[in-house]
Amino acid sequence: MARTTERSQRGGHTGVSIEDVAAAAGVSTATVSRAVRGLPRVSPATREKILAVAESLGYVASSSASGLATGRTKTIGVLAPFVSRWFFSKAIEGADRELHARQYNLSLFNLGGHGSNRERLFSKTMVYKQIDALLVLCMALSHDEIEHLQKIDIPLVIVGGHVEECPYIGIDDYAAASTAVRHLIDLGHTDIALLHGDDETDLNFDVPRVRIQAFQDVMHGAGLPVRPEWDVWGDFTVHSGQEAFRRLWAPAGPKPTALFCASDEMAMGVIFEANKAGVRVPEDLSVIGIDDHDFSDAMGLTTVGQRPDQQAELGTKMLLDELNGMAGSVHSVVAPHRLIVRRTTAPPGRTGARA
Amino acid sequence: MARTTERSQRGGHTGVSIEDVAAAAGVSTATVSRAVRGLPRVSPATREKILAVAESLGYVASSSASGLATGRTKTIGVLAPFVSRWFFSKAIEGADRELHARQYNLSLFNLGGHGSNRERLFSKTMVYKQIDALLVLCMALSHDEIEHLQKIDIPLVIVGGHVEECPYIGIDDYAAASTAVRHLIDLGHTDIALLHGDDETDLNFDVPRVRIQAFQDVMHGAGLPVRPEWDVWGDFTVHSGQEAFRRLWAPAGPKPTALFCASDEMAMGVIFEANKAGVRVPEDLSVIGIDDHDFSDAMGLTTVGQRPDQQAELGTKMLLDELNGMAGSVHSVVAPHRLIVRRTTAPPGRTGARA
DNA sequence: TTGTAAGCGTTATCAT
DNA sequence: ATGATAACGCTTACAA
Repeated sequence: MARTTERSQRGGHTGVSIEDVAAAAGVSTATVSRAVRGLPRVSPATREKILAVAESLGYVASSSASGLATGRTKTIGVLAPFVSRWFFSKAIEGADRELHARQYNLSLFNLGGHGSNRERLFSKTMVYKQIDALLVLCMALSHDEIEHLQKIDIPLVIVGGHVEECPYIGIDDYAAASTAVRHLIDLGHTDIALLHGDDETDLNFDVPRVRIQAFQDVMHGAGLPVRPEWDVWGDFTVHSGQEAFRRLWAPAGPKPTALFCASDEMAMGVIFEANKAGVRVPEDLSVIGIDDHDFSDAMGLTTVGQRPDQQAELGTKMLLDELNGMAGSVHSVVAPHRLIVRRTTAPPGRTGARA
Repeated sequence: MARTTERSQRGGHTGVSIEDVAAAAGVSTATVSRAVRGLPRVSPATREKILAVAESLGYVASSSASGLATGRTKTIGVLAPFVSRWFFSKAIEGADRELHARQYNLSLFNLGGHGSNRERLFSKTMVYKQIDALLVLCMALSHDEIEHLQKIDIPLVIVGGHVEECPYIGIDDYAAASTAVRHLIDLGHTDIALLHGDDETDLNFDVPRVRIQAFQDVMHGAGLPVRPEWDVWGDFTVHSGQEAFRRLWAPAGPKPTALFCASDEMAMGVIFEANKAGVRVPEDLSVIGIDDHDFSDAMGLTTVGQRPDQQAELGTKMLLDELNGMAGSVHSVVAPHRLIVRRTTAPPGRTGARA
């Protein structure tokens, strides 16, 4: 009560504090603290009263204060190289779902795609001491970064890509890519091209590598040739898919009858560009992607689908469980993928399978 | 020094504190505080030494502690009904750019699109006392919510939609929609349909309304009829664009030669579906959207472009300036839009303008 | 069941 | 230029 007065004297723009509630309810701050957090040692009567008072005063605990006292911020960080690319925005949505359902906050760190402010992120005031756990989306981490993260010892999980030494959640990229290529082969294709992805941050991130490897293995396994001139490259964007198509079609010489793209966005770019060039899909060229992007169904794109939102949601759940004392909650898990056959793939030759 | 020892005794898993640095540098915590924050009253010599010690110890200030002491969290909240829709993901990227450039954190609140957890957000521990300012993306706020926000008195700006009583940043929707419709009319179209958007959260959010109004005004102004059966509805997604096309084309009767869509994503849905139905774009149907989505260029979609990332970046800048003492920084501004003519619009009739 | 009081790591106000 | 020291608002033994 005396306290309250003191505070008011210096312009209490900070809002209602626990002391105000305690005073108004005629109890100690300790009791208020227990009551509002739903902790055991409070009689039903006082709890009720305190809750009522708190409500009427519009009390809400200061996160800074409780953070200081408990050493926990109740927020987890989400590290993403991009936010407007399909995989990432979906994953962020998934993480957010789980987080806010459990009263945690989501602090977003966008690395801008170019590793630009990476250094700042790890060494300076950013990630560190602001979050209780970290969800990394599909990014390679340098050895130093991993070491740093381990030193500060917060739960960590990677979604959408494998990183040595770290628990990760994601599809089996080798299997997913194999499935895609096999679908093409099963359709009767023998002249199959590859549009593989490549991360512009030239770190040891091996999702692209694994997909390439799968392509080659399946082709070789089927006794099919892998032609270097049918191997093009993109950065996972629609735009790069367009460019890739042009690079593939520009030179004289035989053309493939099918193309496996390492992502749906690139596959779409290919299809848009093929349309412009008068190359019919799937009659002249079958196209398959990976992801099952929001637009894929509308475009009729055959793909190998995955659910980044569910992957991130699961990763977040693990992190939260770990924080809630369930040690060992965080571990690697391989997420499901499934072939979704639509209208951009068909047997080779003039007889398209189009309905 | 004595302090340090004490802390270590109880397992100093909290990390390096300001006291540790002070002790190691042989100065007081006050001086360390000034030094690390770059404040004036520190001699170059001591500052240098302190910085070196801090660096070597890996010191980084606890955000909770300084938050408690200063009353500021150094994080701003971003409220978004969706994150994986184009406008929002771009806006988030823009906000993040400005924020992290100025050492602020971005706390993301995703309302899940259905107003589901709105209540929790405003009344409970969420937004309140966790953030220094709030950036609202394209959402309607109820009067109560606005009142609440004003009571807690944090800077606030809305991006991508007008809300009474609040400063907002966004394009002039009336002008943008008018531009689109006029483009169609200039091309010679007279039978123009409208695919308007509608927010599922049935709040007083008037972006859709304004675009509809503009359509009607321009049509009337040109002496053109507005047919109710050519007025269809969507929720801004590709999927709803597909459905809208079907609804438009299903009934018998005359068909429009042009369609104005309130968003590019819907326009794309229309085009995909038109393709399936054998309706050629633009020969049989011209289509124009609003946004300039990442895919629009690849698809050749004519549209009225806007830059949500820049809008959000500007809004964020205003918020931060306001927080930095520049009172009056936050104010409404209308962002630019521009007509981008590509390949989905052409004069009506059998002679498409397609190259 | 409830209260007391000692932190938690900074910042900020005075002194010096 | 630097140093004590009192807040900041909450949590949490430990007492009562």
